[in-house]
Formats: sequence, C-alpha cells, structure tokens
Amino acid sequence: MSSSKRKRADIDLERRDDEVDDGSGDHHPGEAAPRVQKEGQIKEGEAPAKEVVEVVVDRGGDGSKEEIKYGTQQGGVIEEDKKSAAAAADNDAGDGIDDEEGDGGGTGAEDKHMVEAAPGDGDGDGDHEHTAMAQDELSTMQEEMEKMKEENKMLRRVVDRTVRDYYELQTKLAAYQKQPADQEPKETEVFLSLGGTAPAAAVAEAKSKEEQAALRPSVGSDDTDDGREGLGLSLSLRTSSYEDEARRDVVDGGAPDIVTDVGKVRGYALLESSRMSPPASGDLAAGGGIGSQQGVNAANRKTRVSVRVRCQGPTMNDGCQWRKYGQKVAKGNPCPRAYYRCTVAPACPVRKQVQRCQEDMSILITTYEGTHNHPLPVGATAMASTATAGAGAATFMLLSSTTSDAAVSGGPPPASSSYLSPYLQLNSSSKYHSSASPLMSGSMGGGGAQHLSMFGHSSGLSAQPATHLKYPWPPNPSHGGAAGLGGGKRPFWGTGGVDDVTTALPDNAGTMVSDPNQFSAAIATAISNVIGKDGQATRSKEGE
DNA sequence: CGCGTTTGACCCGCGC
DNA sequence: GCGCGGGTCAAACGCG
Repeated sequence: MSSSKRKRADIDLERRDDEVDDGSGDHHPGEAAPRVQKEGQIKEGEAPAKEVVEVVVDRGGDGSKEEIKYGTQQGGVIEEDKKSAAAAADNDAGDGIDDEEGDGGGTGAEDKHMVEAAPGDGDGDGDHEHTAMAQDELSTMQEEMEKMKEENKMLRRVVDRTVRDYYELQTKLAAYQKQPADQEPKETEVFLSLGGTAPAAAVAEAKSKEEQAALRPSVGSDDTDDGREGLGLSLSLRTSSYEDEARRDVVDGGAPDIVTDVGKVRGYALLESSRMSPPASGDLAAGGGIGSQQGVNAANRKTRVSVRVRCQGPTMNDGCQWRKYGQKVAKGNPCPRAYYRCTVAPACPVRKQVQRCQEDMSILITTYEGTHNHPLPVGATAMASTATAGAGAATFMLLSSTTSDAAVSGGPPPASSSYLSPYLQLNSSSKYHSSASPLMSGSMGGGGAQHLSMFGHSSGLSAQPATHLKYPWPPNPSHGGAAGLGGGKRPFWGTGGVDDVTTALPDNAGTMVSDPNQFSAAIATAISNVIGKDGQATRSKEGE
C-alpha cells in the first residue's frame, strides 16, 4: 500500500526530472547540486532542475513593491514551495516546519521499535531458521512500510501546507492589488527569476528578506539552506517608492548574507531598481517615440519586469523581437549590459536590459521596461499561457506523485478553480491547459491563481485573434510558428537563446514545462504584458 | 542591399 | 561645479 504509493511517487518524480532535464539544454546538473537527502524526504538526487521565479512588482509611485517568488522543481519543489509558502503564511508556516521535523523523528523511532521487535520473535523460533529469516524479512518489510507510511504522511502534510500557504499568499497578493489602484505615479516592477542555482536563489532570498518580510514570514534557517539548493516556485510581491527602492539597493548591497557577492547583488539591484528616476523615465519615453500616448506613456515608463533565468544563450526567448541598440558595462558587474528595443511594433516603447549575473554567469537577468503597444506574438502569448500551465503541471506532477491518496487534500477551494478558469477557457486552445488546469487549481494555489489571473489578462489582450494578422507572427503557432516572423529568419520566440525552440507551439507547451528558459520567459512576457497594460486592469480582472 | 550588431561618443541625473 | 555612471544615439561594420 504505502510502498506502492512510495513507488509511484518516485516514478513521478523521476519522470519530472527527466522532463525538466531534457527540456532545458542549458540546465546544469552540476549546479543544481542535489540536496542532502533527508530521511523521509523525497529523493532529490535525481532532481537537479531548479527553477525559481521571482516576481517583483514595483509601483514606484506609492513606493509599493511586490515581490513574488515562485520556485518549482521536482523534489525540490516541495521544499522550496514549503519555504516560500511558509514565508507567505506568517501564522502557520512556522509550526508547519516544526511538524515536519517532528515527524521525521517519529519515523525514526518507530523504525527502531520495529527492528527491536523483530529479533525478539526470531529468538523464540530458534529451531526454524527458515522461519526466523522469514520473520526477519517480514519485520524488515514492515519496517520499510512504516517508513514509507511516515514519508507519505509527511509529504502529504507538506503538500497540504504548500497549498494552504499559496492560498494565503494569493490572498495577500489580491489584497495588495486592490489597494493601489488609485495611486498613479507608481512604477510597476516585476522581478521574475527562473533558475535554480544557489546564487540565484540566494540573491532572491536575500533580496526579499526585507521587503518580503511583510508578506512572507521568515523562513527557518534550515530552509534558507535548502532554498539555495532546492528549486522552488515562489512568488512574492512587494512595493516601494523610488527612495525605498534605492534604499533597498543599498541595503542589499551591504547585506552580507544576502549574497556573498556584492557585485552580483548590485547588478541585480541596478537592474531592478531604478535608474527609473522620473526624469530619466521621461527621456526614455520621449526616446521611445511613444509620444502619441501620453497617458499610457506614464504607465509604460513605470513598468519594469525583471526576469532572472538560467540561460546559456545571449538572451532569453520571450517571444518578442528585439533589436539591440546599446551595450554597456555597468559598474559592479564585469558582464556587459545589453539594451534591446522591441521591434515587433514600430513604436513599441518596450525595452529590455540583459545582463548576466556576475555571481553565476549562467544566470541571465533580463529587465523589461514599458508596455507593449501591440498584442504579443502568438508565441509569446502561447508561451505565457503554457508557462502557466507548465508551472501548474510541474507542480502537479509533484503533488500528484506525493499525494496520490491525499488527493491534494489541501486542494484549493472551488473558488480558486473558478478564479483560474476564465483564463484557461480563453486559452484552452492548447490541450495542455485542460490537463493543467486541474493541477493549477489544485496545486498552484494562490501563486498559481495569481499568475493565471494576470495571464488571463494578458491573454485577453493578445488572444484577440484577428489582431495578430497585423503583425508578423503567424496566427497559428502550430502551423509555421517556427517559421518565425520578420521574414522567418528565426523563430519569433528565438532571440538567440540557447534553447531556441524549433518546434511548433503546441509541442512547445510540453517543452516549456521542461525548459526553464521558456518557462520563465513566458512568465515574464505574460507578467510584463499584464502589468504593463496596467496594474489596474489586472486588479479589476482579479475581481472576476 | 538590407538588417542587425557593435562600439565609441554623447546626454543626463545624481552625489560629493 | 565636477566627476561618475547609466542610458541612448548613431556611424561603422558584419552577415545573409
């Protein structure tokens, strides 16, 4: 029984590993050092894929800043999720962790007991070695079964907690989003990172330490450690004013434990923070040639989305077309920062900065600025949607494997499902969604729901079918989508990323789940689009 | 030849 | 006022 469950869990986990690894060409197994396998925990040795999505929504105006951390990864997923979730849920997160530890101890005790009992029985039947051996075997098996039972229990608990925590996070997020609707002069900054490297995670963690404190409860020390090695899907929001931001930068840079490497932090901070001083923004807007839409400009200028992704390629595939217009070496980071402009639409004000993380060169920090004044390419949109699904799927896989009988016991309430459904329906073109939706609703909990909400919004924009005809990208990604746009020189979602996809989108959906780059890119695209369009829309959407 | 990248120069904001 | 640093421009260059 429990043994069978256990097996199933392992299988699922392994499968997920495979998918992740296969999909991400740039994934570095070595970097994702397998965590020390804790007793009674999921086998993680084979789960090197780490993905951490950190989203920071910065509404500069009111100084509010939201940071969303979203970590996903197989075995690690749970760990990371637990962590982030725990953080999110100030109230019950703490005891949850403790409970787990306690369980572990319990398991050990029980096992011991079993072992001791077995020998005793054997002594009684000294004449029959056969019997004795059989009994020994039996006891051993029982022992194992007990162990497995405990493990299952624990896993179930973890999952439940994760789900619950996500809900809380979602609630908080929703609350936050409702607040600032009236504060215009805000800068929206989304920080999103995907990757599992310790440094990345560390940075994210460190970064969020302060601002996130409000949203997420502190994470246990051991969690912190785990966080570095584990992958996870975490989401956090934070808000801060320009000043706050600047201050934060300083703090981050000085924070010793944040990331041993100040340079890295710095790069991170620089990208994320802004150089978005109002005046600069003005220039930017003017330079962008978007004077036609003054009202939107303000919003555009304020929108920033940072994405950190483990990527070997020069840039991340985000489904848009970019043209490089500059490169500069920023102080504190030897890696040059590249400046790109969106060329999908002639006057699209969106720009992005790409810079490698000094600490971990495999990490690409991409900062999107502005809002697309055009629908996103199908690829981007689809990717965004699939990303959502992918995230859900990823999570689901884990959950399914560990909560086979738990039935996602902590399963999100119907409300959550309905919350997501709108989007899912809109973008259900991909069968992937259908399969993912249940996952999402079940496992993604708050974070997932939130994402979906945003994605739904974005999809709403770009999903408008015919509008795509005006743009270079093919209406149906599955048919010639890979042909790319702009003359088909390259896949429209391929801007040089190592993992440039060469398959049609529907297939991509599957790939995306396993490809951190695409996954993150899609998320970034979706978020940037959504947030860019304007947080209000998102907020209002949320109301739905 | 067209398009995108490279790269040095320039502009502007900010801190001292 | 000056220097520093980030961001942008635009001519030169390379590639298909």
